[in-house]
Amino acid sequence: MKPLDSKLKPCMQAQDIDQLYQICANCSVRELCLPVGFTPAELVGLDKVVSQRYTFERKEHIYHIQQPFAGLYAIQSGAVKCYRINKEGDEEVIGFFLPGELIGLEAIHTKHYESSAICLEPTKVCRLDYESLLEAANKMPNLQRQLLNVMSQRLAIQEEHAHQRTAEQRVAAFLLSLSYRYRLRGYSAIDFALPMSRQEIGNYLNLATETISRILTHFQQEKLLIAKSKNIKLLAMNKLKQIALN
Amino acid sequence: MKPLDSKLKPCMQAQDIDQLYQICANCSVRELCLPVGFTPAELVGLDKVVSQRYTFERKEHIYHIQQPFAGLYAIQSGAVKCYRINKEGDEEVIGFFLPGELIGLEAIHTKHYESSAICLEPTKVCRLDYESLLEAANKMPNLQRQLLNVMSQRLAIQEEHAHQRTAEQRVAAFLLSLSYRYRLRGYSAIDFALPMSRQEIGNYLNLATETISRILTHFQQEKLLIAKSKNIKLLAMNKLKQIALN
DNA sequence: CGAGCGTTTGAGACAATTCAAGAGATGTGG
DNA sequence: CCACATCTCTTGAATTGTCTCAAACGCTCG
Repeated sequence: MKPLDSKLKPCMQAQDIDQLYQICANCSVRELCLPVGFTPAELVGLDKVVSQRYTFERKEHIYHIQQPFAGLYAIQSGAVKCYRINKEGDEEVIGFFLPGELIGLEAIHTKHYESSAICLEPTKVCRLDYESLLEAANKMPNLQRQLLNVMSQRLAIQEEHAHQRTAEQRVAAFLLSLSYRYRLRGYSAIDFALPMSRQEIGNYLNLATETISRILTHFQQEKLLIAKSKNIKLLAMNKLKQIALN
Repeated sequence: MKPLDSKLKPCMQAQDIDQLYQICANCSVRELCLPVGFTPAELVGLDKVVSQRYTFERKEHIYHIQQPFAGLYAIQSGAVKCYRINKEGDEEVIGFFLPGELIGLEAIHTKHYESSAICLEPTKVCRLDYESLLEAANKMPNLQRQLLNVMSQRLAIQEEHAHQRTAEQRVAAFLLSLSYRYRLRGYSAIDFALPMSRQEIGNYLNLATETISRILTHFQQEKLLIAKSKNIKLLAMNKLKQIALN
């Protein structure tokens, strides 16, 4: 583990702060992010919520655990891992996040981040100041609704995740979740590159690295997919779905 | 399993619908529920959100999975289990809920309940019509804030839950969670009665009934607690905390 | 008081982990 | 741009934790 920066100033690792407001209306992931189904007028209002856009390199942190809550971050491009280190020194991965997804939701009630967010590849994010977001949500019922929808969905995903039992089930569900999310973003649902290591997948699914490796090998033997290092090609989505749902 | 009622009308099993509005101001779990920290005037406004109060007997359902979303339910007294039956016919317990807690949050984005809610003992609930709640939240920033806080907290709890590895860790964390929640409600934190069976605890923690039993026996041998049928007496909370955090 | 369900306990089976070693990538400095 | 050092990934073997199956025990409630 890289030592954590002791100063608790958020986003200090941003390389490049865009000087120009890039309004949400022009954002490529608008229809996956909060502003889903908004009118052009509303989109202009939403821009006031976007406090700042930041660009990060691979392995840079967006925020560290326990830093004071500086707002939610909407991922615009790239990929992010939220994680924490437990008492035994092992990494626990809370989740992997793709463009259009919101991170920092768990910090709303405690006012400090509950995990650290690190970029798995070069990544752009929009910081949404929480107070501005609440104000905007008051004026724009659609925004309020959408924010609650996002949180409700995250909750449902977590509850699903909690009840996956076998290792094969978890790995299959994980791959299908990524596949689905890539498809929504206009990428191939059957052929994609994992932005994370086997180790990180294991830390997300509560499985040993070796187990992830073995299961991918096994799926490959069963002709369900081809896994060539980080590249995944799904050959039998239906069979994987069957495994995922048990 | 009791066969499900095929009609999808919500709350049809309510035994007794209170005729009088019981305003939130007089509710015994007010400070645990949404109206935390509200002024008397705000509490009157909040009452308009409470569409109806319902009383249920043990084993009655508040709602069934896939029924159309009829709002959130705030538990006023009693205890509720949210669960679903998976493909293999096994029960998966999403959570146990105590007075002051909100259920139905996962239905916000899908507009139908994602699990069934059954009462573990005689239970009173308040139904919060979602549209009225959103309207009220627009007028009362505190309410909006509080609702988001509740969802944020639920998310954090779920993420915690997802990373508990060993069976002992899970059972210890489960008992401590109950203990903490009872304490908040004015009951003893060290001496309480479980409202659910070993089987249901297992279905919540993804462990076999036998494992729950064995671990309780083991904790008892280690003098960490006394488990006499459903009655639990915690003798060494600190050691349990150590086990829970691993 | 007996029936039936929930709980406890034991023994064997099995899934996933740990430990260990080797193969394959990746990145860095010369 | 290559060579070496360093990660990451894969594979095997032994170990461990939890589950399954089976039987006995003990509440609870009619």
